Amino acid sequence: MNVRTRIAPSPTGDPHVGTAYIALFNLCFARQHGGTFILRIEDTDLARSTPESEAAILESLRWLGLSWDEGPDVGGPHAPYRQSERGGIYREHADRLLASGHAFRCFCSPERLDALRREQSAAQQQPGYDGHCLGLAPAEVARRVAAGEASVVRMKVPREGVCRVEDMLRGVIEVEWTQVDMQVLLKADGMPTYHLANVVDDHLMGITHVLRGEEWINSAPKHLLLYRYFGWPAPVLCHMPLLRNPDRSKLSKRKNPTSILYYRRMGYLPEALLNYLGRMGWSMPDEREKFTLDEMLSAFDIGRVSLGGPVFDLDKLSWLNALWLRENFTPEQLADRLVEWAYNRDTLLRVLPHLQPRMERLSDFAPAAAYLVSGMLPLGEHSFAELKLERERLLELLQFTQWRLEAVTRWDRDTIFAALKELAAQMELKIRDFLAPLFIAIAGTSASISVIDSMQMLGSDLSRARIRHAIEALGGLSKKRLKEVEKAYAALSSPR
RNA sequence: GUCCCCUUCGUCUAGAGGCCUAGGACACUGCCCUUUCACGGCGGUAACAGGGGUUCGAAUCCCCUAGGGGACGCCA
Repeated sequence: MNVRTRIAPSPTGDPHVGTAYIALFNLCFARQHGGTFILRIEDTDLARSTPESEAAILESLRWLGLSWDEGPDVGGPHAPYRQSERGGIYREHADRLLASGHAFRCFCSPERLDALRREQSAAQQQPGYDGHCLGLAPAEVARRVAAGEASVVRMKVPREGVCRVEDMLRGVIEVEWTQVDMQVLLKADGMPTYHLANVVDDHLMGITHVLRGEEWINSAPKHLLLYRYFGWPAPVLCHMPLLRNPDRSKLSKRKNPTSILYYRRMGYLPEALLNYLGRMGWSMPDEREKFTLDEMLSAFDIGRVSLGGPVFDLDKLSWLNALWLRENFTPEQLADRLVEWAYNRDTLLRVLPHLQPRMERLSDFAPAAAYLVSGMLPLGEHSFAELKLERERLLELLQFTQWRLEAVTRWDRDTIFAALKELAAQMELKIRDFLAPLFIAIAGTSASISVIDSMQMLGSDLSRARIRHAIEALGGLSKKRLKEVEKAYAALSSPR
């Protein structure tokens, strides 16, 4: 048996706790049945799926203590692309479907499809491809392809009947074929979409079980149909519940820290974080709260997964972390952890270049560097009292910054600075006045090393969390106010 | 809008027709321990979404309603 999970780097390259969550259950399920667990990083977008972002994800999962097996090398989406064999195995398979009549070429422009979708939603119909190119004569298709006209390959989908999707946890799910869109399999640039790549290399890798997030239920019919078209046995499917924000929406960066790196920086222990993930939608037979990965592995039973989407609760995670901290470490071991975590020569050498010029005594170091190894800072409205800007303007500035920072995909000094400089200009503020509140939010005081450097060292999630915390310290933004601020943000003059 | 999934304390959950007067944990809270704080100990508040069936018996099975979530991309 081969179980796999497929993960895609996020746009910022930050490893997401949801990824670890799914990976954990894949691992447990595979081990429970003596199978292999194959981890597959996959993203046909080469801009965000870089060797660095891939390495960051794997490193995070390893940090958590997760392990996986090497699957057969079938050349993923990356290998062929990086070797400029555009399409590779997927191209061949799309051709096969074309030849067998299970797929067709579509020449519709993105503009036409956009207009179509707009019309459909305006008429309150379900958006979807209308079959425009379905009836094109083979000769015409050949002619247009030969003429160099851009086209994609779409899969054909039955127009009647239902698709029965069997889910390990939910039983049979029936979906009408009319609900399933004629999915693009091969994009105009020759790259496969996730759906094709997924099915093709899962088959080539001999995957028998797929455990993935609930958000994939709706595409299961497409995948099953592709297996049928290729004449391959389909894997057993299992859809895990989605981790949720406190407001019950799907766990997202805007509302919750989601990066594993954040939790690491905040000082959560990998054992505790993994333990906590194991408590999401799952419980030990004896209802124990605290357990190791090994204990979970030996007691694992996929049937104990409960389907309600669990809310990721920082309070309980912190409690569990405290339990681990107190009960599972001797002072010696804890000392090692602390050193490994931040109190080491490397960290000192990163910080010292900034602090050395400001120190009069060695004893100045710890207070000045404290905020770099802290979680949330003890801020209140009074913390901002020295600033020239009034409260509403401050809140606006912090929220704007928050949004601007969300768009930063490379968390380095220059990128952050450029983004903030631009925002300051748009807000018609001198950069020093603009940055003043950020000093408070990030470092707790304006007497600190450069905020940009600080943010860089703290990482994107922790920086954002601090800004969010500062907004709350200032009284927060009401729903109504937030709307106004959002409007004002949209109205900022776009950069030249 | 259409389809799909889900629904036990505020939150994570136990619960596979009688063991349920619904159990545990976090959070909140009262008392105790304690030079402080934390830890720890003992308590407390708090839930089967609603309505119909099925059954001698329903948190558990079925149906309807409501609520929540997800999906509807040449993203994954």
